[in-house]
Amino acid sequence: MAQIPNKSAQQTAQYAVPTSADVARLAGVSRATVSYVLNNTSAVRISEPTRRRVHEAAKELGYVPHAAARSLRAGHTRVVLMPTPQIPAGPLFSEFFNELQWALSRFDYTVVQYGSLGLTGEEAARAWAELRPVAVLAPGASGLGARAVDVLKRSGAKAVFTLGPQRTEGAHALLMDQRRIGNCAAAHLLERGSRRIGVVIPGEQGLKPFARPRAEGLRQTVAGYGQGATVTELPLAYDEESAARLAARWRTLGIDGVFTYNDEYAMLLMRALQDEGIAVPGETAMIGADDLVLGRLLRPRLSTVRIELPSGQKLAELVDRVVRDPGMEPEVHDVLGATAVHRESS
Amino acid sequence: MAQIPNKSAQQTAQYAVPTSADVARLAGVSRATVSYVLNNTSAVRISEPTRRRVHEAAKELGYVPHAAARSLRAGHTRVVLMPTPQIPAGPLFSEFFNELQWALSRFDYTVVQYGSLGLTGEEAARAWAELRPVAVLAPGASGLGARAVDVLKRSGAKAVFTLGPQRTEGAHALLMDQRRIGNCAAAHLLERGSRRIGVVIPGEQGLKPFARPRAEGLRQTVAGYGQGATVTELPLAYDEESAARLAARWRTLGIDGVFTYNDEYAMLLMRALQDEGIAVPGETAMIGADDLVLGRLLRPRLSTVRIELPSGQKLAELVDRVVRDPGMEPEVHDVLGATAVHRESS
DNA sequence: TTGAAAGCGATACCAG
DNA sequence: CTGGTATCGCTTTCAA
Repeated sequence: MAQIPNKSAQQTAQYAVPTSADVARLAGVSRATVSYVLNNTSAVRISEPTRRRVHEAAKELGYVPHAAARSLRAGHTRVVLMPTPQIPAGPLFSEFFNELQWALSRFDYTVVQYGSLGLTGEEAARAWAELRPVAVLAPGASGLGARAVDVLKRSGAKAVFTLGPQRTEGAHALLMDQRRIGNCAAAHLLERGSRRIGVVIPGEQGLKPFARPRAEGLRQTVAGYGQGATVTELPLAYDEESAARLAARWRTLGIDGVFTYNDEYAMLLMRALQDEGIAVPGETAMIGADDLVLGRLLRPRLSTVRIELPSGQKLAELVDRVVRDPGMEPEVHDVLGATAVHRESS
Repeated sequence: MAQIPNKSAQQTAQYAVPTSADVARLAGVSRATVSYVLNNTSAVRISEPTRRRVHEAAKELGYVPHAAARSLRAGHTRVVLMPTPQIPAGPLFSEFFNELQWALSRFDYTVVQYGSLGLTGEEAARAWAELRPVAVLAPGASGLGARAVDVLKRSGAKAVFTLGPQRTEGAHALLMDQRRIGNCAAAHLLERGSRRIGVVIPGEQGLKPFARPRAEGLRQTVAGYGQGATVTELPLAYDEESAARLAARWRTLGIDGVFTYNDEYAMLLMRALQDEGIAVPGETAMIGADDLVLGRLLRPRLSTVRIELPSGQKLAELVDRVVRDPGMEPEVHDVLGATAVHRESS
């Protein structure tokens, strides 16, 4: 059977990549037959000996079909494009994302992450559109505008989703309304007696799309409470000096409850306050967010806002539904759950 | 100029995606001319009015070139494929990865992350090969074997790199030899007087490819030291109960120095030991790894092994070099730097 | 300066 | 049951 000498990869690679025509030649059949065999086309019956010859020839040559050629012919892809978020994802989002990826692959989609560094909304969309994805799931912070959504749809994308704190006209939204987290934190602090409430605004620029709505949510709830409860914004970079500076002027601020954006900032601030001799929760109650393991390791144990993201399975189903019925009016799905978890710091 | 009614995206999307032929028709030129104009082909001079007409037509239609068709015609892609690592990357690796991605895009490569969930070495390689990447950068834990490398090369990949703790025959390696970290931690502990040395083995299965070599490196160095220094393995899951159990039997183990795999496990264990009344570093010295911010926030401040990864720039250059000269013998580049940072826990 | 046409690799229709 | 062939969108050589 194998008449062709078994060249090493180094050698063959220099020359030519095998195509289905090569497989056909080696198996002594036509390209059509090769295609039928390798795709298990049910509409056509191919004799068992032929099938074997084709399979052997394919293996012999190390044949791998060419995705570009296939999708060109097919007129569409099964690619779901997820532009890489600019913000390094925490464990929470990572897990959500993995689950989603897995679920989508159960629906026979190919999930591709594509880094579009430094491209702005419409330019980025054009770059994404070149791949002709059937769906795009854009992290909320990618600054995707209505124009960009339009570019994607015109390029054939059947489903465009934003997933993050904001929504975009024309796109479906998996709205992760970060204000909820602020609402939740504020309610918790108010309930436990805080009135002069601080909210940490992280210095990292990339976190702004999350930080602003969290702070805003807190403001909302505090404002709704009335009775002279106040909010103070506390800019804080993620390093010890910044935390020490903040702690040094803490008593002048008169804050009796603080929401620290997340658990990591909480740890940073808690340490700085303790080093300054400020009692938590005695003088100042504290609540973080994300329910990381490290929060439970702090002393006092950190109260936190636990965030619940939707199951990847449900989401994959939703994406699939929209792909199959692209005419659907864009929907906004509110998918972020927030619950305060009381421990010892508040 | 714009004679065609401006249909909304929703409408057009249902029908057809514009091709260069559509642009040509609208601009009143041939497809060749469209290609020349949009690619700024320097070999051909196109009159300014024609250029404008083409550009306007393209914008009018929302034309975006079809990457698959282009690369099919070109016979190659500029795609650098990075299979998504199974292990959620920490901040260290994330930053490295971002830098690399950025640097590669400066070389005009398109970085694509592709999740191949649940596929084993050769199957995964086949899936990757379908995209005809010009280079593949595979995280070490993807279990890529020599056969898989072969598949990729035969599919036309000019450069195959593994990056992680192991190397693979036939592929270039950016060897991140995790044993270095163990070596470094052991040397530090020995130097500071520990003799009965513990090494935490994290329970998370996905961490095994990193954990094993870190522990092995520690063993090497301790064995080389002689003088009755011993090593004890300490399995530990990433939760409080597991840590508490370990701490409860700590004194029976008689360990006077421990390397905790990383800073997060260090925090977990330190808390458990302190809750048990075991003094750090008094009774047991402790060193973590990764130099996370949280280590500096612990009391005592955590000694750690700082890990240095190579610059993305250098790496991108290397990848580019190999792509241009695919005949190169596979090289092993040792790219992981480890330095002990002494603080207060050791 | 522009246009016609070949061809990249895979697929699916229609004949045989 | 199998083979010829048109086709997807784009680039590029050759002619006009």
